[in-house]
Amino acid sequence: MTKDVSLSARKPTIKDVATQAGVSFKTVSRVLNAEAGVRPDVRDRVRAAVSALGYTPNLAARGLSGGRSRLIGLVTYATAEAFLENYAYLMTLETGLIERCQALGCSLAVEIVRADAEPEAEIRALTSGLTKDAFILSPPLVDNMRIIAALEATGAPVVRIAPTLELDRCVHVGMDDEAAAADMTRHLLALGHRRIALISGHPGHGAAESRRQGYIRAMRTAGLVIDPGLIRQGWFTEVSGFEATMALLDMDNPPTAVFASNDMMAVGARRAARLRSDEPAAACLSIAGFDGLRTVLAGWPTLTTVRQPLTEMAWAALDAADALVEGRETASTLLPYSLLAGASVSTPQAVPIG
Amino acid sequence: MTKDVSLSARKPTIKDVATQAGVSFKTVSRVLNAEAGVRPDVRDRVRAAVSALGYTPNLAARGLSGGRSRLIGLVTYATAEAFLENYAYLMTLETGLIERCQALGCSLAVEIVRADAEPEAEIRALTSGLTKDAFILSPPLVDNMRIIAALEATGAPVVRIAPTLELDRCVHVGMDDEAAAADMTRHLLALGHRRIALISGHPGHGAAESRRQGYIRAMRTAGLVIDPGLIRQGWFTEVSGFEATMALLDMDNPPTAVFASNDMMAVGARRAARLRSDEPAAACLSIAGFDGLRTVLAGWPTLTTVRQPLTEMAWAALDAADALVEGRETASTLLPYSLLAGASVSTPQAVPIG
DNA sequence: ATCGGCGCTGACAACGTTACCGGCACGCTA
DNA sequence: TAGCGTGCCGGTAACGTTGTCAGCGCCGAT
Repeated sequence: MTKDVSLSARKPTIKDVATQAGVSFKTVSRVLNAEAGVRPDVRDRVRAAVSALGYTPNLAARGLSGGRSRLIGLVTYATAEAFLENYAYLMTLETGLIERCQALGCSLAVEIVRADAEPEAEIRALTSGLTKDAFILSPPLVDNMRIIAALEATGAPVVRIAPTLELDRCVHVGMDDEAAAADMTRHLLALGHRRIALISGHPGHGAAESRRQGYIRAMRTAGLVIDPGLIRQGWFTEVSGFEATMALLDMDNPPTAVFASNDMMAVGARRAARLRSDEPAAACLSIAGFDGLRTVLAGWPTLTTVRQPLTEMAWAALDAADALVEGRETASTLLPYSLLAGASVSTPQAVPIG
Repeated sequence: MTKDVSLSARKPTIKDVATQAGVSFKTVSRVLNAEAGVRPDVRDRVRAAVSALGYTPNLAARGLSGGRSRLIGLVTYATAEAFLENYAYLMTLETGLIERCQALGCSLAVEIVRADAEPEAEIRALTSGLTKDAFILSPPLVDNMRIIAALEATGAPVVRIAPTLELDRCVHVGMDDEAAAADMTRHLLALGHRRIALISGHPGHGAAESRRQGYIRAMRTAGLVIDPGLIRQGWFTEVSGFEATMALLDMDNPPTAVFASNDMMAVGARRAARLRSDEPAAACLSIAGFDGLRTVLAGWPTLTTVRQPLTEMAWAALDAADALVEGRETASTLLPYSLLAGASVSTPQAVPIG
């Protein structure tokens, strides 16, 4: 029964597989799409034929046939001010999305929206190509309502990753940045710190504002009046963390702890503290970060930080997208974060290791 | 004759255009593909109908009929030891590929091969999904012959980016790392440096070895005997650059210039030189890097380095892939690099700025 | 024993486009 | 004037897959 294709270099189609397995091509289609209603022995026979022939489904035919394209679009951004820090974040996210795509048997098409362009035109351009089953929006585009509207206009479901505005719009996955920042602040308070500085993040990122709110709430709840000089503007970069900490150490009454809104700024803070380690305030400075990205922790394993469940968020986003494509109902989810207590934070008088 | 689609949100098809223009849909197809044999007035009428309806061709249908999927696979990697440095490199590459994809009307599907897995099984898994028109292989996978073989077995053309081994295998784009490293070394020699140290790169990366060879050739050509202590092993990370430079400064006869095999190690070298700026050898140390990634240069604009044409390489790779898909002949290309002469390098006695 | 239902499978018609071929005028040649 | 190429256009058949529906057994219930 094995039909020999011999010299034919033609790619095998679903019909070749069907002949090989001795079933109709429709049954092969069912197996490929994991539809119910195929006897296990038939399914195995089809699977064997698939791998024997090295068959791979034709995307174009799938997309044309009214149904799904098995392509999920990740809409991310390019800006003139791309930082290494963004790269680590986006790469971790992208890697997680791809992993999950491979598990679900689909592919991730990455599309870039330039920050300086008209969102509508950009989205129109990227949706005029291959049809995507769903779109996943990554920060910081995720809070851009014009992009969301343009994407939704195509009819494909949209999943937002870590949004901070209009949370009832689209399904989203994320974590509670505000609560995490409050937790971290409470952790510092519990150790006896009272003068706790905050280096806030890039003003354009919604998460930066959430973390700031969490810090403020925890400080107020503890009955403390926040010295405005203790809140410094940063831009999520190592340099901005360094400069903010230098300024903090120059204060008449410097803080005993610095809470940086991300790990890279914590790295900058450490550089400043080390540079001035002859001053008691710098030597005893406790430093906490936020993100818990593996790449940064590799260079500073004892950093006290909030581990953001970035990979889990990517997985959840893709699962949500998959569910929406298949018409299942899906709710937005907030994923649990965890507080990594390292040696970069100690009591106000002790010298932390880091 | 204008057929009103009114409430229908359906995307217009070629047949809608045909009705609107009063011709057969086949004629519309001819106009769209710029085929000969259409009267000018008919052609204009069709064009008018196209823009009136806002028609865009369905790429799935095109692909099905024409045999292409309009999807290009980027095969990249994930490893336990992912560094920020890799991220900048890969992101720059990926961004360039995506830009070019958008220009050519296709999409980039990113696939990940885990470094610790069997290449054949990994490739089989990722080619069992959507059909790709071509594959693009990024460093450091690009020199893995088992991956190349597995990819070629699918029948799709493969384009290698910046390979160093078996260059006659597949079409590739890249630059001459050896020549660039030799150029940089000559630049340092021309300024009067004689004791020039090299911090080499990750032993697993072919480019690291090429740069090392270029350094050695330039030094030998200048008639110098290389002190083995001047060549230090690095891993393309900031920390390894720092440590290598600390060791170099500890030598009885320290170098007057350090050539780091990438920019991140140059950053580490600068940190070491600054830390020991009270020592004359450190204060006068000239530092050169390699890569010219925008993200790193933003933090050190006066770094003397080799600008790798990474974005251009990405573009060229995609153009090559496109040509191969369309059956056109394409040759491998070496793209021109450029030497960015900054203030981090000066004459042996002068104090460089950086 | 019969019937309804259900689990499984196959036939057929889409989907929107390009490839291939056939037909209709028109004008040129013999 | 018949014949025949040639420019222009239209019909029809792919392309490979999924959706829809019908059919075929088999089982349990009547």
